[in-house]
Amino acid sequence: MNYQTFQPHSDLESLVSCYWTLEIPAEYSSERQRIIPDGCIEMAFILGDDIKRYTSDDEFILQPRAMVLGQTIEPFFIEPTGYVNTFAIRFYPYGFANFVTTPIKDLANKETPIEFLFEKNSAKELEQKIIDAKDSKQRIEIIENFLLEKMNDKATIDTIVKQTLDALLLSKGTESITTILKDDLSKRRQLERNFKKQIGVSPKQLGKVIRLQTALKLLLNKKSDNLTKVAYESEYFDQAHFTKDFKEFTGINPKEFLGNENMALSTLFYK
DNA sequence: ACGGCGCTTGTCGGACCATT
DNA sequence: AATGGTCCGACAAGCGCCGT
Repeated sequence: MNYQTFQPHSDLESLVSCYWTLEIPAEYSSERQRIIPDGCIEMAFILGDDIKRYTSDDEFILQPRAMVLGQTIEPFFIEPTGYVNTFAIRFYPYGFANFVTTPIKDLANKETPIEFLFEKNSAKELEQKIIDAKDSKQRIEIIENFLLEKMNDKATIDTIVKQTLDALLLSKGTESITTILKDDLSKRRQLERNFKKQIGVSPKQLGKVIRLQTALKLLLNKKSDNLTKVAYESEYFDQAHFTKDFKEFTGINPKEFLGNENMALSTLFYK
C-alpha cells in the first residue's frame, strides 16, 4: 500500500487541504472500508479498477471514475474490486464552492460525476488528461491549472460563513452558533441559508463533525488512555455523550473501533 | 435578497442505570 | 471504579413563510 499527500500551490492553499494518492496492488487490496465523515469535500479520480460503494448491507453502486464526493454526515462503506489507484483533491469545507455554481448542498452524501459540475467538454478533457498523465506531479499541475482557471469567474465565499467556519475550526467544533454570532444575531437566518449552500451542511452539523474528528485524532494518535479522558479533552459533556456522537458518525462505538476495525485507512487519513 | 416570526425538530446537560 | 448506555426537560438550531 502506498499513500502519499502533496501540498497545494500557494494560491490554492486556503482552499485545498492537500492532494493525495493511494495505490494498492490487487493481491493486497482489502475488504470493505468504513469511511467516516471528516468535513472535507473530495474530488477523486479512479485510475485503477472500479470501487464499490455500499448503499445498504448487500447492495452497492460502482463509483463514477471522475467524481466529487460532497459533505457526508454519516459513515459509509467502500470496497475495491481489484487494483486500487486513486488520485484525489481534498478541499476544505468551504473550498469547493469557489469552483462551481452548483449549490454544494446538492452534492452532500453522494458522488457526483464531474461532468455534471463543469461544462461537459472541459470535464471530459480534464478526466482524460488526468488519466494520461505519467505521474502525480503532472496530475497536480493539470488540476491546479484547471482550478486556477475556474477561480477567475468565481463566486466567492460569504464573509459571515467564513467567520463562522473559522470560529468552528478554532474552537474545534465546540462553540455554539449563537455564541459565534453574538451581536450579529440578525444574521442568523442568512447564515443558515448561505452556510448550507456553500458548505453543504448546516453550521451545527459541521461543528459536530469537527468535534468528532478532534476526538478521533486523539484516539488514533495518542493511542489514547481511556475514553472518558478523550471525551473531556474534546469537550464533550461526558463520556456518554461522546459515545453517542461517535456512533452517529462512525456507525460503531469507540471500543469496537479501537478493537477489531481494520483501521489502516482511517489512520492514514487522520494524521 | 434580507431580516424577522414562530412553529417544529434536534441537541445537550444532567440524572441515572447495567455490565464488567 | 470505569465504561457504555438510556431518558427527560430546557434550550438551541432548523426551517417555512411572510413583509420589506
